[in-house]
Amino acid sequence: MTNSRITIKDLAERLNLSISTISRALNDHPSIGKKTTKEVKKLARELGFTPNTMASNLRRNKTQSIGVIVPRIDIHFHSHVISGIEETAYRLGYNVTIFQSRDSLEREIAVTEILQAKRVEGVIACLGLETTDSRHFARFNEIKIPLVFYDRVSKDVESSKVIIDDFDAAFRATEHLINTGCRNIAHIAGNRNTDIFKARVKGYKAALLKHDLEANENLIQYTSELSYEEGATCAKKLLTVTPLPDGVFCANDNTAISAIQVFKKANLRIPEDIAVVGFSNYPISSIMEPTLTTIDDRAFEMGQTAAKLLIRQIEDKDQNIASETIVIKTDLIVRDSTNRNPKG
Amino acid sequence: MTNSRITIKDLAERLNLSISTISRALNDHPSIGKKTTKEVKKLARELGFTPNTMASNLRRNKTQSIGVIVPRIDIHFHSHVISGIEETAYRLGYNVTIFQSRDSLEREIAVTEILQAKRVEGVIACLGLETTDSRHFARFNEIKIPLVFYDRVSKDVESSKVIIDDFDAAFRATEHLINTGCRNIAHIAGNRNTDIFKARVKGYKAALLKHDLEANENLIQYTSELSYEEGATCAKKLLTVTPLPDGVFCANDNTAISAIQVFKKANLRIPEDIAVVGFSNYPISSIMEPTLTTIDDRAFEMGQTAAKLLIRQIEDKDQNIASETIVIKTDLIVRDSTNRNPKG
DNA sequence: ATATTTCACACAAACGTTTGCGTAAATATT
DNA sequence: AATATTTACGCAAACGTTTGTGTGAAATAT
Repeated sequence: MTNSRITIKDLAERLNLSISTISRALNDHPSIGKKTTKEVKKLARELGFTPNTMASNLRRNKTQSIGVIVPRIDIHFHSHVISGIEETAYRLGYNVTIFQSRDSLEREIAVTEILQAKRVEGVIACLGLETTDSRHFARFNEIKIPLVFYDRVSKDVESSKVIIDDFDAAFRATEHLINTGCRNIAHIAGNRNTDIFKARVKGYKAALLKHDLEANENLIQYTSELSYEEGATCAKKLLTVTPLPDGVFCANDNTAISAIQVFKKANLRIPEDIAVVGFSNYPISSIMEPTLTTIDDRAFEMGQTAAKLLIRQIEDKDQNIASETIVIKTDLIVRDSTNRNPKG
Repeated sequence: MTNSRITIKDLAERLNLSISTISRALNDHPSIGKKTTKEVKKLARELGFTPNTMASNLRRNKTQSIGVIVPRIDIHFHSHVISGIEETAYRLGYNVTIFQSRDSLEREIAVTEILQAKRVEGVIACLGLETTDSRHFARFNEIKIPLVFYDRVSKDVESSKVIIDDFDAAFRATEHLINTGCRNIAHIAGNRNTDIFKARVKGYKAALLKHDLEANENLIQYTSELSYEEGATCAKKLLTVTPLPDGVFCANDNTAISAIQVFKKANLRIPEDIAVVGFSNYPISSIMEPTLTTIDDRAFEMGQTAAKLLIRQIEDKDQNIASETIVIKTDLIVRDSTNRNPKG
């Protein structure tokens, strides 16, 4: 029986009140009588009135929405971050509009324009792989829209950041291998130009250093994108070095998995002959055989943190937005792939 | 040098033109002179003008945005569907605002209200597990907002749907087992109350029937949510039936994986002693050992299809929206877990 | 040369809210 | 009883666009 578009004007006419009174009543403004307020709300309910958010937004210059730019939604890590973002945004009364750059710089740029036009109140982003120059994000600073990056962050533009301590995580992963008795530890590394992967290499080296182990360069295998296939290639190369490594720290789970498979095919026992630790804690890591020791990257929590930080900045807008960098602690999840000599 | 808010009014003053001319120029309206149009656009660019979408939306009564409700974003299937939705929505000039119900009915209802207030132009949804009565979606019909469900669809409210043919997929999976030589085929099934899982059971039985194999009820193991753990339990039970099954069709990959692990521990060879096929084509299925034969659920394509369908309905709004159901064809991906007797 | 059409732009209303200010009536204060 | 205060509401402007209609001048046709 109800119909498409009913406005506060309609309510006003029905009740012989002014539209301003209706508006205030709906928003529980104290200057409107209790009785009137009740009546207005009652009629609104009966008529199935829902406020036109567009009009309200325009008037208040608010959208109650934040924009998110990710490389791809369907990547395990990002989908979990987004989930965390949506969860806390919803709680705090914001909704999230989502875009994927699909690792295209052009599209990433286009999306920043759209977000500006859309008047989102804040932006959360993770840079795409193509993006080396991220100055297109500067527009948000110019129009004072809070901006927080996660994971792959920008160094060209002032912004808040939520990251994990890749150095620390790699350090602990490597040290765990050492504690479990490994003395000749290899590393399958990510792209040499990417900060987070550089940090992981450093953490790996630092752990070796601390325990007086030599950081032999030919034990480090670099990949371009840490793919499953690259992992296998690296693992095969590692099989040719002498002495054979007795432990491998991989910069992600994909390469760890394929390395393990290569090692198994070469009749090496995991973890007795070679212990392996991965990075990210993909679902598969707790299911494969052997189960994989890995670093949990706290994706969901990262999303929550980013959203909380962003919204705080949105609502503190009067005071200057001070950029903030939050480092999330990671967990080392110890499983069978390193379970050989419980020492630490 | 540029600053926060510059409007077409500002442009008008600078150029001694009326705001209507500016508006039309920016939108390439033919009644504005070529030269003027150029000038307007030039100044707009220089001043870093971006149109206020809120105002435009209000005036045109358009939001160019669609709402998406999913149980959880971080589930592999849904993240891929969302990716497909975003991809085609972006292409067609819409953006997507996303909500997760987290399988809570209460929250699902709340979100439908928000979406109505937000004036999204269409809604794509997948019902949460708690949702048995989905009449809260009827509001979209009342206000003539196109609605399309995917996967878990509503039968309480008129709407378009995009689904996969679960019956057919299950039929083909089972028939594949038969073709590969299995004669005593078990099924690990999903929740008995869920349509899509009921359809899979039917497909399984139909395939047996077609090949004159008996559909023995104790070869069907029902689970409540197809979890990894439940899969193991079911597999162990299957080990106790005589004669031992020589093939298992599982209603998802999780249970297939844990079943395989149980079988391996029982010193059964996959696929020689028992062949296994899963459902969904999770990433792990191509990595595990043996690699898993499974049904690809076409999640990304499902998202694309849903978005295309929805947007078509949005833009066809004048004619009555005829509800439409699209069935997406699935693929059977044959891998090692059934590679034993290539016959068909 | 005049009449007609086309061109290029301006006016103003409208979209549905929110909100500062104003003002009667009701109540409280002397 | 007169004044001051509070209560409860209305008026009208504003948010930044889009768009139907109006209008002079230039271009074309007669």
